[in-house]
Amino acid sequence: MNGKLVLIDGHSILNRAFYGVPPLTNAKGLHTNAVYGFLNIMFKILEEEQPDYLAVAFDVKAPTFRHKMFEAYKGTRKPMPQELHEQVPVMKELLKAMGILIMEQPGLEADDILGTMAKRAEQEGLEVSLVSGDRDLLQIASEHIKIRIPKTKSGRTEIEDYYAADVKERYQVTPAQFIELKALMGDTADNIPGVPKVGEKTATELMVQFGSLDGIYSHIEEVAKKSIRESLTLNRELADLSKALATIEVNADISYRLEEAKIQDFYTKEAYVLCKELEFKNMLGRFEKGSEAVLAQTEHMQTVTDLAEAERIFAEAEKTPEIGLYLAEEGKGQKGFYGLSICYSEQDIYFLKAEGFLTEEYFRGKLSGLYGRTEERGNSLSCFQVKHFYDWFGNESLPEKGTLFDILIGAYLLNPLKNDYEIEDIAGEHLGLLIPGKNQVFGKLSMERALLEKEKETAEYICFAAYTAWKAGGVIRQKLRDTGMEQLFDEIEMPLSFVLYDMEKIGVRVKREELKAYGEALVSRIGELETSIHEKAGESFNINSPKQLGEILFGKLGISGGKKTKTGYSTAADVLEKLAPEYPIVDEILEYRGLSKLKSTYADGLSAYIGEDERIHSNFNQTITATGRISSTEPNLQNIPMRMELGRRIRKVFVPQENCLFMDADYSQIELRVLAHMSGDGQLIEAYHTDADIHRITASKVFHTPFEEVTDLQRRNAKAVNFGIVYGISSFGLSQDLSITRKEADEYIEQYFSTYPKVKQFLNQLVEDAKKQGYVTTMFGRRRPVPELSSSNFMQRSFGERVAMNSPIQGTAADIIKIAMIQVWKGLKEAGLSSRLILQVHDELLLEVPKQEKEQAEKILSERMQKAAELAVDLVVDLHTGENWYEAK
DNA sequence: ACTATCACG
DNA sequence: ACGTACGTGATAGTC
Repeated sequence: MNGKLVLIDGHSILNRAFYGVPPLTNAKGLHTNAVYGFLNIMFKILEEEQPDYLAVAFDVKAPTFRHKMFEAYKGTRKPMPQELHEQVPVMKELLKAMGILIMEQPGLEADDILGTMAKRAEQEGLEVSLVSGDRDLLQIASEHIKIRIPKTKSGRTEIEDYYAADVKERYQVTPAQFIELKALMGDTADNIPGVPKVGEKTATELMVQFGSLDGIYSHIEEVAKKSIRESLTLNRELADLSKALATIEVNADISYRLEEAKIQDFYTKEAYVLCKELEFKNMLGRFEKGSEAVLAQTEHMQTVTDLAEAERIFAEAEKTPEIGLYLAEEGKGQKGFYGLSICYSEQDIYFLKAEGFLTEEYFRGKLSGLYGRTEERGNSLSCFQVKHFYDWFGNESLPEKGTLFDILIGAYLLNPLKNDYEIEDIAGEHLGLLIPGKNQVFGKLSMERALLEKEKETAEYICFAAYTAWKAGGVIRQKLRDTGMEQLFDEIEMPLSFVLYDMEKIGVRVKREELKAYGEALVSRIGELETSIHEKAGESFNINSPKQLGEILFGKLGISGGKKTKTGYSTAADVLEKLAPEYPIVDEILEYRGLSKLKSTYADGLSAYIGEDERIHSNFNQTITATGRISSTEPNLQNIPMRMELGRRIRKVFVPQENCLFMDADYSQIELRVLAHMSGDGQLIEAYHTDADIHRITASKVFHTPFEEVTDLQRRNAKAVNFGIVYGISSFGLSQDLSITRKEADEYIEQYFSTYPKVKQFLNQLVEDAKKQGYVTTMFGRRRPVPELSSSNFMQRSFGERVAMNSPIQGTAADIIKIAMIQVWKGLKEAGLSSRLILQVHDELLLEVPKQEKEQAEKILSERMQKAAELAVDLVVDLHTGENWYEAK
């Protein structure tokens, strides 16, 4: 018989994967990293080997013979962490769904099953690859049995292969001798006691000299070292027991037959559904084929190019309460519009293709008509990115409550931790519906190409999108209601989506030439520094490469600075700063780094985004952050330099249009004020009522110093503690920040908590509630799940605790400024001003204001921001105006 | 595609 | 004993 068999040691590989793959959970909070890692390793092997047979062996729970022997000897094994434990049944289920043979038998360890199967297959003439993380199995290696041991090296999986000859080369013993080698040296991981005093080196020497355990004992007097000789003599029984423990059974009585392991099609629909549930996005591609069988119905989908039919559809749609919409357009790279899909019942799902009479203008008219009448007809439009629709609706005011429903925003509120909200994921998660995935349909194809090359499939995808929008609207709204987030959705997020759309469309003016000049001014200094650094280093190298830089500094120049990162030396600024006083080169490197950052990210980076209108139109994304903040991309306008003067000057190129000025308002310590309110701490609230420097007051209270006598250092420390509290305090973090000992940091924290006792109580309550409920909430009901809290890993759990303390505070502050944005937008509109909101930077709003509107806009901006929320302490707003962003801030 | 670094709140 | 402050995004280098 010919062929190839791959055998996998289930628990061992799952274990490897668990510790090698960073923690992952799906929407339901189930840990998935081990299963994910297992599949990766398995697929990699399968691709390499192209086997004919495949089977996975697991231990069963009942203690096996070998365990019993050992437990009698030394106790039980370390228990598996819960996160891994819960993945075992999932793994088996998935393997089963893929039609892969699972071998497990009470009374036998996986090793014995593997050993037996491997030897049997070998005898039948097959090539065998045995995959395990366990070196135990090396004893099975032969000319036809290859032991494969996967290793995760800096994220990559490398596999060590061992035929019999490789074992001999690596360990100087044959696979058969390997058993006795192990018996001598023992193996704590495998719970083999071994002979005391004998380690790997001695064991190898003994085996090489005597060939076997029996050989050693029959020539015991020839063992050179006295202590070893004595230990061997004394522990003969232990050696024999160890040998028994280390020996893998190769003639076990197992019922599995090779034929059962014959590889069939893995990619079944069951496996597809499971992978979906587990959210293995990039794995799904493999299972696409299997998904066809369970696709949702496509029979009522139609592609329409006829004007009369389109008219009929829009007229019908208007009469129905719920309408799902999807725009078939291409963003970013190549812009293009290919039509619109619309759904208003299970039977009415249409792709209205943009051709003939169905022009862009036609759709524009129809959509604005449809949107214009949503209110009078009481119907609601569901879609995936409402921001993209506003242009088509042609609306100039905030959407009325209940008229629009953005599925993505709804799904985000229900679980803000996801990286993306693909249509097919929403259909799966909220509707239990399997629809083709975006990748599956388009792959690398543009929508234009896809419509040409695979029209039917693409049209179906487009129809599914509208269908999902239609069907999921009500479901998600109900879930928002159930979780207390409907008001947050209707009154904050949906109106905000329009404000963000408006900000994006308006953009911010940037002086192209001045930005260019700024960048050029940096170049000469960067060149100087580069030359000087290379000179001091004695060679030319890439300063931007942390690897090369680390080798120069800590290797060649011999500067002592401990290793920090996985890949080598850390050259981060905080590490280098400590070295700077002693080494001039380090100072220059820091300056070089700072300047290159300004050049590449800001001078060059921003230039690329200046449009023909001289303005930058950033994206403000509403469904990214875990806490409820918005984020800014392409470019990020929320991280324009501010702290250092040189960088800050970049803000001078951000200017208002002619006859306008910039008006910038930011909340003063909004997060601490939110904390004062949410905790209800009388002392903290009182501190804010005095309207004085909060850090100084805190310092005065914490250090028992009269207010006037607080030193700068005390104030600085108090400020750091205030920040620490908001971040979810830890003495280690604080000590790091202030360069003090952990003990001192602990004392500060303790002092802080005794000053503001209700803050402590509040933070503890947050963690406690989060552990009970699995999530935390903001003042406005926004949720953030905290799955890390149930981790058995200390580090992760601690992280969960800090998240539970920070998210309600950061999130509430985010809610408040979102309300302020809506209010300011409305205020300006109601006052009939042409002043416009153009940027948001978390606690700051930037307006472009015609000079004659200055006073009015000032009033609206500061008042509306102050009144955005009613807290136990005042919201204080600092407002400045100027000819550019530098001046206005 | 991932890591290290650094810009902001 | 463990080893970190919370939340983002862009760039350059490396694999």
